[in-house]
Amino acid sequence: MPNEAARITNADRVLEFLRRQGKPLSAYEILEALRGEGVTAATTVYRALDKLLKAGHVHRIESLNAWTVCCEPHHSESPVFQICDICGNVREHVDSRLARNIAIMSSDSGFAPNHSVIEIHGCCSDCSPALLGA
Amino acid sequence: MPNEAARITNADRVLEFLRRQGKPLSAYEILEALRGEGVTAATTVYRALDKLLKAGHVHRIESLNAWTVCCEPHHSESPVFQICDICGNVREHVDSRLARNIAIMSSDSGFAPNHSVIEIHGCCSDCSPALLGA
DNA sequence: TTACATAGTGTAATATTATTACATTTATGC
DNA sequence: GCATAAATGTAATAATATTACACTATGTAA
Repeated sequence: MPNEAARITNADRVLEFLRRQGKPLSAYEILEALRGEGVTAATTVYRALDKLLKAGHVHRIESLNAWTVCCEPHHSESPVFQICDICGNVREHVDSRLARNIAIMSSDSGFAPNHSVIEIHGCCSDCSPALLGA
Repeated sequence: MPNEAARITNADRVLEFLRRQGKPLSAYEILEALRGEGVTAATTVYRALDKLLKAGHVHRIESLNAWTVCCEPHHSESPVFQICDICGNVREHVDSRLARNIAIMSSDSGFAPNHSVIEIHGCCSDCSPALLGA
């Protein structure tokens, strides 16, 4: 019978680790971190990430080749990431105005959107003062 | 003296090739294509792409790991790419409403944006009918 | 309880994309 | 000519991602 004490899968291990770290990590960083738990091959990590991605538990940050937990699973709109190029901090937003812009631009041009990659690089509020002080 | 009959550089070769192809290509696809012109190493291609990127002549499509010519050099706003996952066609847009909303979201959250990656995956108008007919 | 289907895993090899380091050559300004 | 910066050549290696194939665990249903 299926029960909640089900076996811990590699996807569980990867998700838990990403949650603990709270920042985007590369697949190989995850691999190194989970060697102690018996994860020994890149394939294993990519398989886990693939499942988590399809389930909406993680996102891939294309411009960093990195993976991060979803801030609030099951939102339907495409996430927007603010990426601080100074400290590496990444913040996820869900913005309906932006989503609307994309919908309008798409219908205007006869394009049927499926998934959007929106990654804004810049400098976060923590680092702006530091930048001025430099 | 500097003149317009200056030597043809690798950047020139890469840009001309990307223009001829009119679609995003990977660095290694460019490398293979330019072997006949004496380009023999990945480094050479990456160096050329780097110069072209800084000069605003090409863009990098993060979610495809590919490179493409800029539709209209020297626009200041971040480009938006519509990527057809069926036929691979990529179309570049510049959208000031989107740019404005990114600026608003940024200032609201104390983030100083520098460069935005906006890549919309989906199905273009050429392929939508084909999809229905399938 | 067997049989089957499906999801999950292990392992090795390989493909793809990108960078580093160091030596050399070519253009340009003085 | 000489100094300097820009561009190039070459080799090695790093970082990211996929493929193929064999095997194990779990759930379902005759």
